[in-house]
Amino acid sequence: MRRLSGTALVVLGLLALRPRSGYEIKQTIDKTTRFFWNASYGQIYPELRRLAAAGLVEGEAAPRGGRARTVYALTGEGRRRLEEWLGEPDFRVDIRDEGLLKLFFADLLPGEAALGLLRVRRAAHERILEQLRQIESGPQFVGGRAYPDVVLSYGIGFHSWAVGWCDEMERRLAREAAKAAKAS
Amino acid sequence: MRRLSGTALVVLGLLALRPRSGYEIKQTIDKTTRFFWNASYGQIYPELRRLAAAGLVEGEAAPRGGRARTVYALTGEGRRRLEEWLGEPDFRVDIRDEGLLKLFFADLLPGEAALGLLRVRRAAHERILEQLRQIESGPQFVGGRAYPDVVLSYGIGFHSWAVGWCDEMERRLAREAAKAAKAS
DNA sequence: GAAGTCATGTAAACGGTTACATGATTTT
DNA sequence: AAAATCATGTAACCGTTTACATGACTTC
Repeated sequence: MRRLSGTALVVLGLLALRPRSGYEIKQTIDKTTRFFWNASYGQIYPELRRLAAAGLVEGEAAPRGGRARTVYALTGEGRRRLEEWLGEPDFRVDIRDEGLLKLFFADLLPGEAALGLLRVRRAAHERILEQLRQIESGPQFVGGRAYPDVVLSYGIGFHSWAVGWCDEMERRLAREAAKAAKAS
Repeated sequence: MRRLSGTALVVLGLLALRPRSGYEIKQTIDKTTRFFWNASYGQIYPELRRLAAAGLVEGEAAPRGGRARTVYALTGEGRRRLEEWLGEPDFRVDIRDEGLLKLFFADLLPGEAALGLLRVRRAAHERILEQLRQIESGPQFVGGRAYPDVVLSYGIGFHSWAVGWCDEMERRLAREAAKAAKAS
């Protein structure tokens, strides 16, 4: 039994909440999981086929007018596999952050440029924070479920912390730059 | 001029600090950038060849005894390309966190199991935090450079925050579970 | 003499992004 | 009539991980 791909996991998870078409799955991802788990059409449609071939989901033709449409639903086996994955309490922190890589090498840059990196970084966190706060104050985005809000609170907490960190670093580096200028 | 791959960027950055063999590059990554930017031998060696072919690095045979060894150094063009990338103040937050995905769907799990996810998550952050603190208290890991320490402080700050968040969530969920049990 | 580390690499499989393509329906 | 959105997909490309392979030198 092969391990399910990342895309398979979001797809199964969203279908467990209710049946959807590939298009609707993508819409939902764009509104919810994209902040920590994205997926593109180029993955979703082939994945739905694979999952259907493996018997974890079932597609049913559900055209709207003359427009073709296939709605997928979890099978019993699909639910079993999803719950199996959910139940495994493995967890690996796997961060890939190009901004941090840049910052790591920022000594190679003239003094003010590194400050620019931090400002751009802070702005990016602020932008996401705004989006998350809008979701927070909007209608419950996944009705009757508690954990999406837990994850949302993580997002808000993390990006708030990150904004604060950038802020503090900017101030510290500006202070040190001023001191260095005075000493010279 | 094609965009440099992630692996190319770490490789160029580390070679800018000083010339190294592919093996030494990997050693350094394992001690430093792996916490936010990893790379495997399977990428590093082919990448060094590509970079050499493109004229961004130069390899020189530097055998140790009968053991073959190639030490690579940045060329002028390599340094130019590295600085070009460092100077671009673009920044995209691109998070992929399987743990959060699990948590997002945790309503499908029996009550105590979700708490388990949080505990495992906290433990993972604590483990990394320990490693980072050891690096912090150890000898300056990249001599004479300020920004590696900035990035280290980010790591310590982030994982500390994450441990705190897990802690708080665990308490909140336990409280709610107790209340629910009482009410039934 | 065995185990560990230095050193370099290849091949296969996998996963994901991007761009492209098509056509119907709905809204302005 | 045009633009936006619904809906589905394919193909090419890129990058990463993992497993495998080899051999020399060093340390116990």
